[in-house]
Amino acid sequence: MELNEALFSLFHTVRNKIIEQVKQMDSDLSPMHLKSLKVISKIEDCTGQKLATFMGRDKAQINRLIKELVNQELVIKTSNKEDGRSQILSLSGRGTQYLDKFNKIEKQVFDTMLKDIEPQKVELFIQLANEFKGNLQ
Amino acid sequence: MELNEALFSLFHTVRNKIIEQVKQMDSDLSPMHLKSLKVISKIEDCTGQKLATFMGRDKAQINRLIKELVNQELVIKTSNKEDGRSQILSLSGRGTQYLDKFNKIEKQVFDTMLKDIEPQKVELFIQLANEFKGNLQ
DNA sequence: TTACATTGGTTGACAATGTCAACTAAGTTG
DNA sequence: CAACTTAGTTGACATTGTCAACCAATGTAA
Repeated sequence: MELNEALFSLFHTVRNKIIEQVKQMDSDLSPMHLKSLKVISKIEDCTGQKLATFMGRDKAQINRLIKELVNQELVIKTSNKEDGRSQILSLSGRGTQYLDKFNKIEKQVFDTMLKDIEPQKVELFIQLANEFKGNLQ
Repeated sequence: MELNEALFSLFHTVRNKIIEQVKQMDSDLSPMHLKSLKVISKIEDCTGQKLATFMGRDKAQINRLIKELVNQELVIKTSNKEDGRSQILSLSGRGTQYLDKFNKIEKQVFDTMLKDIEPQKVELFIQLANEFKGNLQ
């Protein structure tokens, strides 16, 4: 098997597995919304622009996504003292709860994936993935 | 870095690189169309159903995709002697040409990615990816 | 400080992709 | 044969992604 095939096929399998599990949740959030929650929680003083850059998506799309999340009271906007144009995004309590649920699902899928696989091998995989990526940047 | 992050991030980098290159082509085909050409060329006696299953997509979507490709004379439908309900899909000359162009681009991106990386490492990565996937199926 | 360019965000319009359900026609099975 | 399944087609719709215009805040150079 070729590398491209192996990579694409693994990614899609993982992705579909996670989406499948997420559907079981009572949540009415789309995968993109959940992904955004995750990124917002990870990025320090996250703004819309940072989120768009990090996710590699159009700012229009991100903006609508944020609006929806704020609407559902999962994300809170607070004004940015450093820059009057932007606002800082952070998770509300509810947002944190949702994210926790999602993280559990993701972790569970990865745990299944790594069943009976030695940790060094996983380490090696990560290292290789990063080497590969490094060559493209 | 965690495995999930490494995997997702590598995938997206590769994907974006390929899309970026494809846009340089004079082609007005979308990534999905190109992917379909690729799969059609790979699968023996490919039918719509096989294509949908292989790509893990809805048959409605695949059907419209095929219609478009046939429209653009990149794919040819021939009636299936084995089964009167389905038709066999194959690439036309033009379709083959397009696919070749795409394959060149994909290969180029992967070659860049694997620059100065030992072949055994790549082999190992493929092997690990398959092990991982195996655990999810 | 003013003039100009840049940046962050917002919106409209639209394109591309993905999903669900209903339906026809051909095949399969008891 | 009747009941069921499968391949394909279509309509309607949801989600995701893109492009361009615009405003207000910021940065910068003369």
